Amino acid sequence: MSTLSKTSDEILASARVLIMSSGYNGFSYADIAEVVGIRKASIHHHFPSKVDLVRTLVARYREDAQEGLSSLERNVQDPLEILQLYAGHWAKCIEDASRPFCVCALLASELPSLPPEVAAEVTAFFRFISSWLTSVMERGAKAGTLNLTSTREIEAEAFMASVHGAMLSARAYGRPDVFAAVLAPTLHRLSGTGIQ
Amino acid sequence: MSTLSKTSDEILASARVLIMSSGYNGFSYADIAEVVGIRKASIHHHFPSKVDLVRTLVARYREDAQEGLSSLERNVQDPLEILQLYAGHWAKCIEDASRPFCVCALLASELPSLPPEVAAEVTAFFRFISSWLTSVMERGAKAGTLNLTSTREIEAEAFMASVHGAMLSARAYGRPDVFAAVLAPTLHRLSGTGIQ
DNA sequence: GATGGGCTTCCTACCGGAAGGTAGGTATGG
DNA sequence: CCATACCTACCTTCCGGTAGGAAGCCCATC
Repeated sequence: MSTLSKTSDEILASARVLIMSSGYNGFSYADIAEVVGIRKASIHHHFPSKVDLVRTLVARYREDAQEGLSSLERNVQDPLEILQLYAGHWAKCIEDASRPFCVCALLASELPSLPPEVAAEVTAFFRFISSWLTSVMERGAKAGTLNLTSTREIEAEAFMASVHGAMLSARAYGRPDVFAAVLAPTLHRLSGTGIQ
Repeated sequence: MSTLSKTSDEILASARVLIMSSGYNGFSYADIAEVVGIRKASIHHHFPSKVDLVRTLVARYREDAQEGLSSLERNVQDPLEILQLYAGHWAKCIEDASRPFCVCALLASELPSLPPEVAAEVTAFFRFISSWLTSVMERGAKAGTLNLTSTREIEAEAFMASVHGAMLSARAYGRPDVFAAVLAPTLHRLSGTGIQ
């Protein structure tokens, strides 16, 4: 939770972009150095090793997500609307290519080859999103505004899986619009409308 | 479609295992050489470059899938049962760790950094699975045995996304059983039972 | 039926470059 | 004065890939 220097932030930001496109083994200190405009060795001053860098990056990524979702919940009460806005957020990020993929979804696919410290952070991220979605499902079920057919936990996992799978398809086809198209029926079903 | 030598097959098989766990940038010729029991340079005799190797591997992967799904359709007619068996096949592969992840799903996540030839094969694989699932949905809709709420195409994409997302979650948690758990409600919904 | 191409398969040895990381120095600013 | 931030220069290891040769095998020719 410590405040890092401006350069550290730039290093993390460029690493995030690079990881989002190629994963852990797909970027190097040299790549970051070129983007940030400093020398390769200088990065080691801020992050002694690649593991340090990515562990910090993923931890921050989770903190940012926690903050973002908290603020979302402060502004919106309806569980269905929360899910729609969550999906819409990703749809926008993918469509404008600002965040074309979830860092942790990409890292999770490479999990067996990740350094254990990084792998642990990735697992923690999944657990966080899952438990947050579970709480949203819980509220929706109690309020009767969400149409659930399984336990809250499973519905949460299924929703998360749809989001990640939709990202993957959008990337595989090179068609950002696929994300929203794939998520539409899921949201439609959760809304309860259109089911005879 | 050519028949390759025994050594070529072993190279492809070990590369497949390595890619399934770490992706394109996560394995090297040295890794394969160690598994197969030949020298690194000998691999270049069978596959001049890494791109050749992986392009061949993915093309074969798609051919194998085509064969497997054809044989599945020869033995089973009911669309719902086909989807259940498809999901069950993956559940088994993940659970016994024989094929813990789809090669093309992993490569798709790294798509922006893949050599174009490999990327094209990965996209082709997605298109193939998608169009196959679409045809299954089509038949299920016509026969009235599948409960669809969107177009066949979108239902197919959504199903594929669920499968890929479920794989990812199973890997992220290190819990193979998550795959089947996440897919259960989707299959349940498609079966039409349990919806009031 | 030996002989010698020619092909396949694998080898040793090597290349240039990129990887992550280290050592040690120099500005700068509180 | 000293910590921070960044530098040049260098290290080892690994990467994908190449050169050139040795062994085995098929098979046509003398």
